[in-house]
Amino acid sequence: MSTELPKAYNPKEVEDKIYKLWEDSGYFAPENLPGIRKDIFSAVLPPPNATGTLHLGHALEYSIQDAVVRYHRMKGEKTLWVPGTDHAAIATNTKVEKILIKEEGKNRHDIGREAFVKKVEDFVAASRGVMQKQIRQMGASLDWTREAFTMDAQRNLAVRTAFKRMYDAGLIYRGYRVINWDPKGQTSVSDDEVEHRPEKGLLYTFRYSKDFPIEIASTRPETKVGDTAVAAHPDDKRYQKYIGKEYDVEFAGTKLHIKIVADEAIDPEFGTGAVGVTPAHSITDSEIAQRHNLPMVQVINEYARMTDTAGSLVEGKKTKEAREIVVRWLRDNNLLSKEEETEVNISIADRSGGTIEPLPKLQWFVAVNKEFKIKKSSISDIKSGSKTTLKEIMKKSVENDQIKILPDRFKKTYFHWIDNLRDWNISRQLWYGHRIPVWHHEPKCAPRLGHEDDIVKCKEFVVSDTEPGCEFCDAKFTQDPDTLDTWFSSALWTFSTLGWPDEKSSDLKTYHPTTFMNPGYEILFFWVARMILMSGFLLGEIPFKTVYLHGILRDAKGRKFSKSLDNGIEPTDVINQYGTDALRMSVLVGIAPGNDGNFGFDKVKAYKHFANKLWNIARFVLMSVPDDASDTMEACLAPEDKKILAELGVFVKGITEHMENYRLYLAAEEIYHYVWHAFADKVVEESKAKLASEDPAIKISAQRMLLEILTTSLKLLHPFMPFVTEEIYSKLPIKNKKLLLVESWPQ
RNA sequence: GGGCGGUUAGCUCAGCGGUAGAGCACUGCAUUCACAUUGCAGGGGUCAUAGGUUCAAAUCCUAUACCGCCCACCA
Repeated sequence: MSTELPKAYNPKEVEDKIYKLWEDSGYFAPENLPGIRKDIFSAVLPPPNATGTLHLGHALEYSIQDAVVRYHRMKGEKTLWVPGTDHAAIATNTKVEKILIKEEGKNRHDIGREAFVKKVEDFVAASRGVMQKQIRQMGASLDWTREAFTMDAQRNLAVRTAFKRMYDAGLIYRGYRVINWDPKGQTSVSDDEVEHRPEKGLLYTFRYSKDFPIEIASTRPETKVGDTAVAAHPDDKRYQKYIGKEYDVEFAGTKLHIKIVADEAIDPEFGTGAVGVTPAHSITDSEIAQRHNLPMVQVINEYARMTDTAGSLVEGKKTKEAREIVVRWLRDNNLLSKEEETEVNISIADRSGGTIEPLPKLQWFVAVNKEFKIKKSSISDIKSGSKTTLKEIMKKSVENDQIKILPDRFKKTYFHWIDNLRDWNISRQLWYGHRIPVWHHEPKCAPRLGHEDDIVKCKEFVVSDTEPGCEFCDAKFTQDPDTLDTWFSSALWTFSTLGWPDEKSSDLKTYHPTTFMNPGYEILFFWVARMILMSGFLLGEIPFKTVYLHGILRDAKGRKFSKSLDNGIEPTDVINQYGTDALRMSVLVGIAPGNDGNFGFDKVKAYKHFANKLWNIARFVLMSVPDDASDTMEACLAPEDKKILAELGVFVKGITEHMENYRLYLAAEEIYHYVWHAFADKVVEESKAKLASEDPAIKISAQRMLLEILTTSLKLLHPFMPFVTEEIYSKLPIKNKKLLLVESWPQ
C-alpha cells in the first residue's frame, strides 16, 4: 500500500479535528457507547476554580484522569466522566476585588453587594469559557452534556437542601465563638484555611500591677487588656495557693477582674508557668474560659484595631501600635521583668495573606462530634438506623479500605486530621457564594394590630429557600448576609453533579458512588474528607471507591511554580509547541501517585519525538502491508512471528495489571520502551528481511505480525497519547473499524 | 512538639529481597533504504552514613545526618 502520511507528525493539524470527531461521536456520554456494558465506571472532574486559566497542575490532573477514563471505556465499561467548574467563593472574591482596586481604585464596599456580585459573575463566566476550551485541548474525554457549575440552579438547590437537612438533624448550628478572622479579606475562615508561619518575636514577662501576685509571659501584651483570668497547671506547686482567688487590677489604662484558675492545658515549663487568659482573642484561651466559666471581653475589632473596651490608652490603635504602648506602660510602671527573643507562629489566611486575628463572632458551624441517627447506611461498620457522628462517618469510610487512598501513606495523615478535627465554620462574610438559606426575624416579633392577645412565640430565624412570613406579626424576615464556605458546595460534588437531591435520578442510582477521584494531596482535608462527610450524611454511602492523590508539579529545577518567581508555564504554549500527547506523557511517566514531579521541556521534547517515532513506525507498516492485510489475520503465521506476538501478549498482561492498579507512571514508561526499543528497533528491523523474502508465506506472516503489533500498541498507548494514536488508527487497513476511543482493550 | 516523604549515573527520577535502570546530557561510528524528531556502540554509580536481619539488601529492621512537606492551643 502506498502511504499518504506526511514524513513527520504534526499535532497541530490533527488535535482539534480529532477532538471534534470524538465529541461529535457522542461517545463521551455513557449511554451512547457501543455494545452492552454492564460494569460501571464513573468519575467527576475536580472542578477547577473559575479564577482564570488552567496551569500545568491541571494538565497533570487531567492527563491522569483521562488516561484512567479511556482505559475503562476501552475495557467495555459504561464510562462517565463529568466536567464542571467551581465558583471558588473566596478565591474569586479576592481576585475580582483586586482587579477592581487596580482598575477602578474602588473596593467592594464602594460599589455595593449587588454590583460587586455582578462583576464576579461576569468574570467567572469569562473564565469558564476559557477553561472549557483548555480542558478540551488536553484531550479530556468528558461528557460535556452533563457539565456542572457549583453555582448553577441545580447545584444551588443541592446546597440549600443539604444545609436544611443538616440543620434539621441538629448538625448545623449557630454559635458565638472565637473564630479565625481575616481582617484583610474581612471574613472568617476555617481552621484549614490558616497557615502558620514561624517568625521572630519577643516574649515579655511581667505582672499586671504591683500588687498582683503572679508574673505571666506573653508575646502579645496588647491582648492582655482583655484578660479575665490567669491559668496555671493544677500540679504546679508555685501557684496552688492562688487558685480560686480573684483580683481587681488596673492595667494599661483599663480595669481588669482576674480570676486564678487551674487548667491542664498549661505547660508549667514554659515562661513563668502562668498564662494570662484572653478568652476573646485566642481559640485556646476561649476553651479554657469555657471550662471555667470565665467572661469574654472583646478588645480587638474586625479591622485589627483596639476597641473602646480596651481602655483609653490603646483605644482605636492598631494591634501593633497598641503592643508598643502597653510595653512602654509596663516599663514606665516597672512591671516588666524580662524581654526575650522567641519564635512565634504567625497565623496567615492562605488566600488573602492577611494576619489572622482570633475574634468572637456569631457564625454557622457543622458539628462533627454530635450524634445523629443515620437512616440508611452502606458504610462499613455503620448500620442503618444507628447513631453515629460525622467524624465517625469520615473514619469508617476509610478505615476498612471501603475507600481506598492511593498512596496508602496518606491514610495516616487523614486519620490524624480527623482526630484533631473541630467543628467546621461554614459561614463567610463574603458576597459572592451561596447565600446561607436562613432568614432572620427583624425587627423583633410583636403581635399584629387587633391581635394583641396572641401568644407570640415565633422563631428567631427560619431555614428556608424563599422568604418566609411570620404567623404572628408583620415584621419582615431578612436573609442572613453571610455566604457558605466554598468547600460546602464542592463537598456535594460527586452527587450534586448526578442529579441529587432528586433521589430518583437515574444518574445518581447508576453512577454513585463514583469509581475514581483524583485530587491533589493538598486538598485531602479541604475536599476529600468533606465529600466523605457529606455523602455519608446525605446518602448514607461513600462518594468514591478509590482516591488517587497526585502531587504538585514543579518547574525543571524543582521549585514551585509561583508568580514571584515568574516561572509559570501555560499549558497552551506547551501544546502549541510540542502537542498535547507529548505534554501528557511528560507529566505521566515517572511520577508516582502522591509524589511531586518536575516539569521540564527536555522531557516534553522527548515525547514529541516519541510521537513522531510512532508515526514513522506506522508509515513503515502501512507501506509494507496491503489493504486487505487483516482479512486473513488468523491464518498461517510463521513460528518466529507467532513467538513475537506471544511476547506481546505477555507484555499486554503486564500493562493491564499496571492499569488496574493505577500505576500509570509505569504503564506509560513501559509502553514507550516497548514501542521504541522492542517494536521499532528490533521487530521492525528484523522484519525488513522477511518483507523482502521471495517466499510469500514469510512475507504475509510478517505483514500481519507488524499490523497486529502496531494495532495493539496504538490501543495500549491510546489512554496516554489519544490524539496521535487515533489519527494513525484511522489510517489502518482494518475492517469494521470504530474510533480507537471505543475499541476494546487488548487481551 | 508530633507525623510523613526523600537522599540511586553530570541533571531529573524509576526500581523497593536475587549480579545496578530510564530519559536528558556526554563520547565514537553510521546516512540515498519508515524516522536525524534517526540507528549502532560506549563512558559514567562502593544506590547518604553506621549497625543489624538474611544464603542473598538499593530493596527489610534500628539509629544518625542533611533536604522537603504536613499537622499542632507552648502563651
